[in-house]
Amino acid sequence: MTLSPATPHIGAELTKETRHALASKLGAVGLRVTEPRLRLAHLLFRHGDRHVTAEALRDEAQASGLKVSQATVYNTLNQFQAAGLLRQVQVDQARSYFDTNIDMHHHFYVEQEARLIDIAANAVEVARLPDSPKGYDVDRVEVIIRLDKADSTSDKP
Amino acid sequence: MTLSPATPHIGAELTKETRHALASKLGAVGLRVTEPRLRLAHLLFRHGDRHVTAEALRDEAQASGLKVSQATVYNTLNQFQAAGLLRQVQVDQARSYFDTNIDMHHHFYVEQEARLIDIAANAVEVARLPDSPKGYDVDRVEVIIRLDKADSTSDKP
DNA sequence: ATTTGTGCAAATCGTTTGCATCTGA
DNA sequence: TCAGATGCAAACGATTTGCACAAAT
Repeated sequence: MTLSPATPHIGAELTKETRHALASKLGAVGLRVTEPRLRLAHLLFRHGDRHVTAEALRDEAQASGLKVSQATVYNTLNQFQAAGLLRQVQVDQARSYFDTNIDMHHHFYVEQEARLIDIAANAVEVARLPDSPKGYDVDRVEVIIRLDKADSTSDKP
Repeated sequence: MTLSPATPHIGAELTKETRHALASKLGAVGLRVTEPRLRLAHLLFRHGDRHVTAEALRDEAQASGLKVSQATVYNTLNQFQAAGLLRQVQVDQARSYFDTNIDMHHHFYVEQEARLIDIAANAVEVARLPDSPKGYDVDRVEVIIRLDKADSTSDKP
């Protein structure tokens, strides 16, 4: 709940102003403004940074009264990602996460709970990196800290 | 081809000695020694550190004259991983990589070529890590450096 | 003898795609 | 009007699983 400059709140309610803001956001990246996209965008961006799976987003959409097919959810997520509105995070072979935080940052991942937690970029310092192989450029550096539930059977002071 | 202390060469040829060494390795982690396992282990461990997909390993197995079903390849890889002989690396939603290097280290990943490259642990320095959420312990820190083919249209000194 | 592994094919699961039909610019 | 979007269901590709048979302890 700290400030998140790159993912400004656009409005928790889908008011006329919110629709307008979202429409601009879509238009700015060359996406046509359609009702499903607008409402999925609203679900994704209304409350700041979040991680979402395609399935979870569809459930949310249904719950909010929006009838969208899973295919459209996937298409929309992929388009948003291609447009730079989302970033895909790959931490689990089973499912893909889409992250509304597109700034440089890192993640905790709790495999047992299939839960992703953001780490602010400045909370991790990567002091030294190897040279890239010749002919390749660094696209992005990802740090993933895999977590386990604390083991209560070990040391307890 | 530098030294790799945790993944000693066991022998490039499947000699009696190599079979014996591999059998010990399997036995040491509580896995029954069977012909398919022995020969898959040989393919995996004979030449030091490597990354392999289930499909690639099966192709290799076939090429070496070993007839194994894809199911057995998956079962074997999963068992080896559960036993700590391999580590699964998750960088691409499409396929899983198994890494014979189980020491702490990191990776370059070239998405366009579906290629993983090891980075020695000491080539990366993570100077500062955030505290783990309460109730969770760090299992492991993974650094993934995603690479792109160098863009020849940019600057060329 | 009993437990564990293997092959095969069918089943699963997330994700993508083809196509007919709507919809927004 | 008409390119682009959506829904639906079928297609897909990687991985898993059920079951009969084979091999290891």
